[in-house]
Amino acid sequence: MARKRITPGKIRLAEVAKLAGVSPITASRFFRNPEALSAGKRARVDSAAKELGYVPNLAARALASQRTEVIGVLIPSLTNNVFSDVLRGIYDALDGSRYSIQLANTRYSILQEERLLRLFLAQKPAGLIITGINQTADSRRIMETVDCPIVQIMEVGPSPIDMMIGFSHFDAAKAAIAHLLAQGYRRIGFLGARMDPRVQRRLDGYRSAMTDAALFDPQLIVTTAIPTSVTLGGTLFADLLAKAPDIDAVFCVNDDLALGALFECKRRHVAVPEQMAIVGFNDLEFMASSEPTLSSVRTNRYEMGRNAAVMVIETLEGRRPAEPVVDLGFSVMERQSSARRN
Amino acid sequence: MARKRITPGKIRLAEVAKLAGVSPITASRFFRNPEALSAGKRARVDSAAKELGYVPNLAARALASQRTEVIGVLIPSLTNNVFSDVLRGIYDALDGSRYSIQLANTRYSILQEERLLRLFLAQKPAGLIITGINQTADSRRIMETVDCPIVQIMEVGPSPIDMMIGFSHFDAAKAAIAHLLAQGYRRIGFLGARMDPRVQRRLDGYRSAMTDAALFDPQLIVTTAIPTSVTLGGTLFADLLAKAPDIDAVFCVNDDLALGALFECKRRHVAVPEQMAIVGFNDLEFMASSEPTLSSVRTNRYEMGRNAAVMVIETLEGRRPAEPVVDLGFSVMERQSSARRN
DNA sequence: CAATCGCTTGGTAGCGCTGTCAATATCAGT
DNA sequence: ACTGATATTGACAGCGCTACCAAGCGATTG
Repeated sequence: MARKRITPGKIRLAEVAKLAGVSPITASRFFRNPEALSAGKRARVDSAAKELGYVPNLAARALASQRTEVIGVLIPSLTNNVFSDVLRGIYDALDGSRYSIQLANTRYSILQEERLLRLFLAQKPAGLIITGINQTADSRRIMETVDCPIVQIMEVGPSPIDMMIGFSHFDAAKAAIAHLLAQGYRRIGFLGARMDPRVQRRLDGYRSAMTDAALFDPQLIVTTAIPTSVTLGGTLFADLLAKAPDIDAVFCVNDDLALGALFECKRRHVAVPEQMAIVGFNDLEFMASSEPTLSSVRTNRYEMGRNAAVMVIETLEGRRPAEPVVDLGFSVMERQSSARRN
Repeated sequence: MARKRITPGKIRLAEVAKLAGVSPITASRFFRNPEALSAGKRARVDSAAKELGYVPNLAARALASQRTEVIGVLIPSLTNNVFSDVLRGIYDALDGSRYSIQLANTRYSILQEERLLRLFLAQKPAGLIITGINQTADSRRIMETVDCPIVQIMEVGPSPIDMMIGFSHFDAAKAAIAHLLAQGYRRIGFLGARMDPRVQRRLDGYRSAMTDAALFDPQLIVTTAIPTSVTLGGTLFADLLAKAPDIDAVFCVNDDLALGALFECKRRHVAVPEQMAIVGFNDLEFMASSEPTLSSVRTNRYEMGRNAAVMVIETLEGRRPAEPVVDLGFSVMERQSSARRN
C-alpha cells in the first residue's frame, strides 16, 4: 500500500481557502488574477494568507500551470565588469516582481550557449535574455520556435529573434576614432583582446573610420584571442610600439587594455597625451579619475540590463513594447588622454 | 467535466520506461540512484532516455520529492569584483552537476539578507551559500533550524552555523601593516570605504598592528560609508593628507582605493614609494601591472567559491567534509609601491 | 529441502497547485 | 416577470515524478 504523506504543519493553499471560507481554486485565483475576485473574497483570502503566513509552492505551481516564473539569462562572462553592470540592472528590475533569474555563463562559446539554451528551454522559462546577436543556427531555430519573450542584449542589429536592446559597436568605435582624428592624431593603433563578435565589430568600425580618412594601415592593428586584462594591455601596447613605433594614438577595445597601455606609457616615459593618446571603451569608473584621466566610450550597461528585464516582464504581462529594437546609443567621453589639438 | 490535458509529443519518464521495457519507477531510479539497478536495466533505460532525448521535468521532481536541486547564494554586491570571482568559482564547481544556483543580492543589508533568506528557504533549497558571519539573530535562528548544508564564505570565525570557508581579515590587515613596518614606514594611514563587517575587521587588524608598534594615531584613519571606487580612493587620500600631512604610507581596504590613491599621488607629484607607500587589499589583476606595481593582500576568492560549492555538494552526497571550517589564508604581495628599506 | 536473507523491481497514491468547464449569482433590457 | 449576458465561484482531474511498501527471485544456510 502507498504512503500516507500528510505534512501536518504545512500551510497549503487549501488551508488558506478554508480559513477564508472559499474554495481552493478561488484562493488560487487571488494570487494570479486578483481582479477576477469580488472585493469581499479578495480581502478574506488576503487576510487568511497573511494570518497563516502562506508561501506558495513554486514547484507545484510550475507543474500544474506548465510554466515557470524564471527568466533565463545567458552571459558570456562572470568576470567582465561590463556584465556585472548589466546583471545588476536585470536583478534590480526583477526585484520585488514575481520573477526570478536563472543565470548561466557561456564563457564566450556559442556551443556552450546552445547547450545551456536547450537546458533552459527544457524547463519552460517565462522569458530569456541572451547576449549578442551571434548564436548558432540551431540556437536561433530553437529560440524562434519557443513561445516566450526573448531579448538579445549588448548590441543591435538586423533581424532580432524577438526583441533587442543595445547599441552599435561599429558606430561607437567609429565615433571614438573620429574624435582622435579631430584632435589631430593620425597614426592611430588598435588594441584588441578576446576577439568576440562585439569586439570584431569595433575593429570594423575602426577600420572603416581609418579607411575613410585614408589612414588605414594593417600594421597599426594588434589583436589576440587571450582574455583581456590590464597586464595584457601593457603587453599588446608594447607589441604595437614594436610594429609601428611612429604611432601617436591607441584605441583600445576596452578600458582594462587602455589602463594597461597607460601604465606602459608611464614605464617608458611616453607622455600622454602629448606623445600618445589613449582611448578606451566602456567607460568604467576608474577612467574618470586616473592620471591623466582616460577618454572612453560610455555605454549604458545598467540601463541595458534593466530595460531588457522590463521588456520581458511587460511582454509577459501583455503590454508588449511598441518598439522591439532599442538602441541605447553611446557617448564619447573626451578626457585628458586624448586632448591634443593641432 | 475536467480537461483532458494530454500533451502529445512530450517525452515523459513513462515513455522512456515503456521503451526500455521497465516500470516508470525503475526509470526514475536510474536518474537518482543508478547503482540500485541491475546493469542490464540500467543500460536499457540509459539508451532509451538518450534515444528519446528525455529531459526530466524539474518541477514535477521537486514537487514529488519535496526538495529541489537548487543552491541558494546570497552575496552583498554584484558589482564588486571580489564577488564575481567567488561566483565564478561557484558556477564552475556546479557546472555539469545536477545542481543549479539561485543568486540574490543583499546589497550589504542584513535585513535584505534576512528577507531573501526566508524567500529562499520557503522553496526548500538543497543548500545555501551565504556571505560573512554577521547575520541578524533571526536569520541565524532560521538557518540553524533548516535542514540543508550551509556554507558561510568570505571569512572565518567562531561558531559556524554549519560550515565556513574564508580567511581572517584581521590577520590579513595586520600582516599588511607588519610588512609596511618592516619596510620602515611609520606614519601609516588607513583608508576605508563601505565599512561592512569584513572591512571593519581589517580596520581592527590595522589598529592592533599599529598599537602593538606604539604608532597608533586616530588621525591616521579615514573611513566612509560610501561604496568604494577608484575616484573615492583619490578623495579619501586627499582627506587623509589634509588631516595628517606627515604620513609616509597608506593601507587601503581594497585595491580600487589603492589605485585611486596612486593616481592622487601622481597628480600631486608625490613619489611612490619614496615619499608614500601604498598597499591595497584583494590583489586584483591590475595591481601587478600598474606603474609602479602596487602591493596588496592576495585572497583566494575563486577557490573560496569553488570550495564552498564543493562542500555543499559533498555534504548533499553524504560525504561531509571532515573539517567544517576552512581557512584559505592570504598572502602579502610585496611590490614596488611599498619597497622602501631604511 | 524449507526457511531466511538481500537485492531488484513494481504498484499505488499523492506532492500542491491550476486548466477547463459548468454552475450559480447578478444585472440590464424588454 | 422573463431572457440573455456577464461576473463569480466551484468541482474535478491531472501536471510528471517519487515515497512508501510489498512482492518476486535467486542465493545462502542449517
